Amino acid sequence: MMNEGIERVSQIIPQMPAVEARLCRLMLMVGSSLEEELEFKLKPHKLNHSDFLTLMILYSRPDGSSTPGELCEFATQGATNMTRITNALVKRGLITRGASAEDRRRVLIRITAAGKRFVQKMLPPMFPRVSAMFADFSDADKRNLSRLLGKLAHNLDQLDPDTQP
Amino acid sequence: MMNEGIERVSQIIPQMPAVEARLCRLMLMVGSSLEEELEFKLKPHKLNHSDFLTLMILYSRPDGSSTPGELCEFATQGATNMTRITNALVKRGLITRGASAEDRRRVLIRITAAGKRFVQKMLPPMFPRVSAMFADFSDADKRNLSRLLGKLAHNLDQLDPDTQP
DNA sequence: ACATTTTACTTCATCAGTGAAATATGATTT
DNA sequence: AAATCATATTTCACTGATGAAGTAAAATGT
Repeated sequence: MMNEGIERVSQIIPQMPAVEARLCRLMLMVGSSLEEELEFKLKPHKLNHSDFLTLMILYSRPDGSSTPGELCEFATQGATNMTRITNALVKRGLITRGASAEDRRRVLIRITAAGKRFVQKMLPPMFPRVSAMFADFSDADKRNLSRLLGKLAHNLDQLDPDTQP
Repeated sequence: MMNEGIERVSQIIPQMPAVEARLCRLMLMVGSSLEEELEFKLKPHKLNHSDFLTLMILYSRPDGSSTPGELCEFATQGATNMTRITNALVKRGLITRGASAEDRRRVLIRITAAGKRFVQKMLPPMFPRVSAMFADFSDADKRNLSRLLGKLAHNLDQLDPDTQP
């Protein structure tokens, strides 16, 4: 369906890298499909992707803490957005916001005990669906997908800083 | 960096399908990275992803026409959004909106000559970057990625209709 | 020591996308 | 002919993301 579309376009514009374009479309489709699935699983917990990611980053920290700036970087979010996310999570008592002692410009964000419990409770119900997604993947498949996605991610990173296409 | 995060989480919650969770994160990251790259390339043309996709669907049609409902389906957009997209593209003279003769509830959307020229002009400058993304991919790599993404897409489709996680 | 620059966040205004409900119009069924 | 269904648009309220400007603290230059 989408294949015919690309096929027809590439007949009109033969210089098009059709195979690669098709892979892009596929990636975009699967990506947004997965995003949708994730948001769907998060909705009952009143979380969205960025909230969840932020919380998980904190959860995965040995000391359970970070700063807005660091969270922005790891969650690839703007500072503005991170302020909003932090506000929301603080209001729900999942994290705390406090001033740093050394550098008083900095804000220290820390996951609370309630936040940890929340993660431990909400995570396991997701597992079956995550497993189901890859149910028919062999170990080699998984390794391969991981390798190819890693490669693609790397290439995309190299690409980004460029100027106008 | 993200790997350590998942690693640490899976130490606390050992039932987690860690390999699969990692693949999900990778997919999401690459997907949004690619999306970003696409939007970046589209920005100079004052198009966003959905505008572009809609226009490309029309372009790839043998007769260059479709209906809002069909476009919603293929571009996976809500009707509200499609109306907005159509308005914008009509205003720019890239498509036309007209009544269908057979079924007068229907609206016929058709790409204009200007629209086709526009696509033919804006597409080629994207090719080098698309090719660069997959520059170090062997043919087998591409086939494999395509196959694995296809499989994943299929599994995600089977998953979706379910109830709350 | 003081002035400037940089860094770290926050606030505010704005915008794109979404979903639900209301409307209009035309087709189909009974 | 009336009720029902289908297609599309409009309006509205809301969420989430973003950019520009503002504030405060620390680092740096002179």
